[in-house]
Amino acid sequence: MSTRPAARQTRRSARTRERIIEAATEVFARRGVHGTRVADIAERAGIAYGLVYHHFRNKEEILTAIFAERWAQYVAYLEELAGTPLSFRERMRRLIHFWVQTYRQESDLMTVMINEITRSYEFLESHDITAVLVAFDPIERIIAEGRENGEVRPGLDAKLATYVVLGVAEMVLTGYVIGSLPRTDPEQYAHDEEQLLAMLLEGMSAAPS
Amino acid sequence: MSTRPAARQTRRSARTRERIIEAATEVFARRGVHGTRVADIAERAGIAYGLVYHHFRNKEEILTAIFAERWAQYVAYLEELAGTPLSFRERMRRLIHFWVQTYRQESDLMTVMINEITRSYEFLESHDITAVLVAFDPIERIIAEGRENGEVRPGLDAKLATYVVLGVAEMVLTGYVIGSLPRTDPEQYAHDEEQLLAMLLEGMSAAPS
Amino acid sequence: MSTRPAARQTRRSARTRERIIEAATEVFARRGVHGTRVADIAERAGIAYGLVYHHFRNKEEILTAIFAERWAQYVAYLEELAGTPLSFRERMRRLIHFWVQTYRQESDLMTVMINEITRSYEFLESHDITAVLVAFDPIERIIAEGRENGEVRPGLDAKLATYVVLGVAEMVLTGYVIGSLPRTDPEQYAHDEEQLLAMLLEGMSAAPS
Amino acid sequence: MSTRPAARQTRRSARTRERIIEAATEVFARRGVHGTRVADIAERAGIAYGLVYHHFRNKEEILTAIFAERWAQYVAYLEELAGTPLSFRERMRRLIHFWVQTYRQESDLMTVMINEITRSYEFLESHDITAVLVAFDPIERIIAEGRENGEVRPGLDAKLATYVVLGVAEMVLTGYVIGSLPRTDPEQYAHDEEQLLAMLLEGMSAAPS
DNA sequence: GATGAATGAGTCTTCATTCAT
DNA sequence: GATGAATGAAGACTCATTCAT
Repeated sequence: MSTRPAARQTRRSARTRERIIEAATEVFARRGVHGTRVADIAERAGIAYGLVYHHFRNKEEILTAIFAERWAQYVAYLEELAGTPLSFRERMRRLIHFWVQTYRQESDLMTVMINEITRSYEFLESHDITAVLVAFDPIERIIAEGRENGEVRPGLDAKLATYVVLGVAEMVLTGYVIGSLPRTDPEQYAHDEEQLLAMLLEGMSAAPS
Repeated sequence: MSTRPAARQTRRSARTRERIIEAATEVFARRGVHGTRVADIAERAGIAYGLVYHHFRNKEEILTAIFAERWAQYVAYLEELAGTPLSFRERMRRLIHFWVQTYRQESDLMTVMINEITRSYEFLESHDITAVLVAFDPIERIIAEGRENGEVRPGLDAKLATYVVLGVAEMVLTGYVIGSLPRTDPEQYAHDEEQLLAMLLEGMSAAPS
Repeated sequence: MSTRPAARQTRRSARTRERIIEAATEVFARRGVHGTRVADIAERAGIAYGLVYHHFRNKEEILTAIFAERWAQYVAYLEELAGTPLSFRERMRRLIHFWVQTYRQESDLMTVMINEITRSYEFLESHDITAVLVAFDPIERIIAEGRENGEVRPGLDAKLATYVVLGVAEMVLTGYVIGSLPRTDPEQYAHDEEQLLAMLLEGMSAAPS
Repeated sequence: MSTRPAARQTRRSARTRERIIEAATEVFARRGVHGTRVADIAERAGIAYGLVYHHFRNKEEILTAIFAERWAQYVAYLEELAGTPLSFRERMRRLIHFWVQTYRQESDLMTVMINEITRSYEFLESHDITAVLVAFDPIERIIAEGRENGEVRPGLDAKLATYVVLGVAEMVLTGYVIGSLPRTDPEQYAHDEEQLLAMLLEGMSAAPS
């Protein structure tokens, strides 16, 4: 099988497709989908721009592919976390760590997801918004379960709190990305994680004073 | 001829300029700056598109004008709040109320500010980023002062907490805008304000458990 | 009215539109619709190619406009002829003269109509074919009426004969156009008209030998 | 190994070439040469599009091949007919029958010949037009000979009449193809042949009334 | 021979911007 | 000031053709 031309070409083709997605993620993060030319993506991927059209019908479809393939992975992690029998505190700790970690490793992907998917009117218009919002569900469940076992205060609106949690994550990560919240060494990130965890836990758990 | 032609024209001109800004805010909110054509703005403003160029050098300058005029008002409010001798709790209450109120009244403006100014790589590239970040300062000062008078816990990183506060505001308001956090009557908004206030206050004030 | 800018501009705009149609007719005749670039049309019309898109959504729509505006005139003539109380012979004489005359004066238009409209699979696919075939009706009526008053032989299939008449016209005119049937002076055309008239009249009228 | 590889390959290669020509004829008939992509031809032929270039230098050359191979057969038939000692009437009868028959069996080929060869400015530009017009010669000779033996009237311009004959054939066959002249059973075709024969014979033979 | 990945010239089309009226 | 016709740079997309496998 490793010697059949077809298999070899298919593998090469798949690699090219992957390269395009990686390159597009980088450029989309930097300039936005609208501001990105297909030629930019191709240049970044080190291929002729015409080849992009062998793999994707148009520029928009690349974003759709990024979403389809990466968002699913992201949601899968969240679902796994929501399904693991851990305390609310531990789940939140892992969640925050995951975000910070992911951002540090794949900041472009996170940027694209935030700017071009989560917040893009156009993307949400032309796609199934529920496919995006499924990422909110596991977090809402984690909060709801925390409320049931007493780690979260009784009257808290789990859905609203989900937006709070995600909003915190998004803005802090944005601060990292644009450099207005400069962090250089790992300890700083760890420190942020602690502070964020404390704020979110206290915000959701303590009885109102 | 009680009014001088010049005065009349100036007033009319100013009104046209204002109309362009209002129209641009609407379409920018809907399609983004890149996705908006000057013709769209002109059509929305009910004028010929050529006229736009009598008031602004180019499309980008309209955004700059929106930023210059609206952001200043926004920052002015924040500064005023930061300068008023009120408790941390009361300031936070007013801040949250202001955001919800503003979003309900001028959601397009908030959308543009969030998407095209705060988060736009391009905008931040071509403008003085500090002009944007001045909005963070009064909030940071409010938190820092709260820490000084004991309403906020000692070890809290005021800057990080500022991002938390703004992130919460941004995401919740986004939920309102895209309809994933549906609210119909004023009481729901009031309830949200209460919950958000509680979460932020507890998150920042309580001693870690 | 002649001094109002709007009226003046509208007139200019209409003139530009007309120029585009004239230019397109020339280039379509020479290279076919597929083989014509919008830039060719614009160049021929002496305008920037972008201006073409102020008047037509795309290249195809120019052809549609040519068809809509010119075919109607053509059909109008045929209908008028079919409605005039003349003998079959006289009608056929005028018809043939009309074709030869029109071809001599507007050979490009005739070429486009024949090649890009009458015979184009694509055109017929995307348009209402009956709109094209209405040109056949008046001729069929002329033949049918000739049959009723005895100038055409009883058993003749009027519809089939219509195709014969039009086929003769088309091919002879094509011969003129490509130069394989070279004609230089008016007398030659007159002679052709006579011969064609004789062939068609005899072909349709005489009792089979 | 009863057959030598080389021979097998040659035979297979010839078959592939033939398949390409057949496939091209089909798609050219449907979309025109300009509107046809090499990939369409290859797909229709059931081969990879790269293979097309093993057999033809480019797309245009496929059309040239169709012309070279098929037109020659067509002209050969006409020449044979012109050389057979038959009456003018019988020759015309056979000619008309041949056209109708060929169209019924190979309508795509006829469509391509008519639209892309006979009428194409581009084809005629880049090829020897006389190679096309040789098809007119035998018909002209048939008419001229008919004139000599009295079956055709003395003053008739044989060349013009040739265009008449071919025009009739072309238009009627076009009517068949586009379905505006619907025929379902063989008898209808036979009836058409009779009527067309009568019209052409009478048109050319009878003394003008 | 066969495949289809890769290339990039050629076009279409959009739209910001200019400018004559 | 106001209009919208006109311009043309920019970029999306197509597809004929090449070529490594």
